[in-house]
Amino acid sequence: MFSQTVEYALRAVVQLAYAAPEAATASQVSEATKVPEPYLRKVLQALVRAGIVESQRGVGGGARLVPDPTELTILDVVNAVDAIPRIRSCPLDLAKHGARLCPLHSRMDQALSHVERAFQETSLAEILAEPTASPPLCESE
Amino acid sequence: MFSQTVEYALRAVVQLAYAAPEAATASQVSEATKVPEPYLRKVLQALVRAGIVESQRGVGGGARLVPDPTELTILDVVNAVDAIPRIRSCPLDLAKHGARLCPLHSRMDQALSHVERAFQETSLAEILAEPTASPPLCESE
DNA sequence: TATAAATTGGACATCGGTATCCAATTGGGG
DNA sequence: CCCCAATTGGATACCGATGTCCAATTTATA
Repeated sequence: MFSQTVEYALRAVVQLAYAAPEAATASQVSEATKVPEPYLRKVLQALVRAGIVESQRGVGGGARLVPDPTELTILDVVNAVDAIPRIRSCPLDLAKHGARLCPLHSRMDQALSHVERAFQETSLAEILAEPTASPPLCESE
Repeated sequence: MFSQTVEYALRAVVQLAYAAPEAATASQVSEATKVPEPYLRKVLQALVRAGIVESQRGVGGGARLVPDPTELTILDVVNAVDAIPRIRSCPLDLAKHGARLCPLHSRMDQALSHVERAFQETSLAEILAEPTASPPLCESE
């Protein structure tokens, strides 16, 4: 349902938020999030291209979260790597109906729409702040 | 988000509902739904294993929908081919928290849960009956 | 300025979902 | 009783997402 890449990107962003305002190195993030480092670097690049992360080369470099966690939504991160594939026209090639979907695809797209909205309404800050015995990334205790 | 297989299975079931109570041949369903016939046959087999479809070999054979459309939900069909992968334990191998999810994965699973519920609350009959200018499968007019 | 740390970009390997084909089996009708 | 229609099951090909690796580039610092 959600791609592995999305899962990895979210973990990385959470970790970068923990490290903020310091920059974290790819290997540090990899260790904390259990994401394979070579693949994590690719994901970070996508986040950089989307403007969510800044990276600094060289000694003392690394990745740093750009937006304030209160302004960054889950959806922003998802869109940066694998946007939710909304159904905008009939998947059968008979697209002569234009944008009007049949009831079947209309329902499916509604479900996608709900997911999109839920992600849009959740900020990274909310995730970090939520009181729980299991902090994000399940790493501690 | 939804696999191609799910999309195909739903189209097939809608088409079989149209043909009911007659049996429809794989090639007939394939034509109406634009699903490649060899692949459609595999999808139909999965639906047969799930008890949603009955198939009859030989002359005059084909596939026939078993449940009444009012009793068959979208979720039943989805589950028959590709169940929605709910997040039941922490995806990081540190599963020592048991079933307790961190806020991040908890939110993601909630989204999945909403989709599941939406599909559970929609029967095939509702899809067929919904008044619209674009009937299911977008085939007519 | 030289060296080490760290990212970048591209090339390559792997795997599972998607798609296709063919032989074998089943069942009805002549 | 034999033949044809149609399904079944298995073997195989294909493709994109996932995952890995290496050379090139950049930057701080000694």
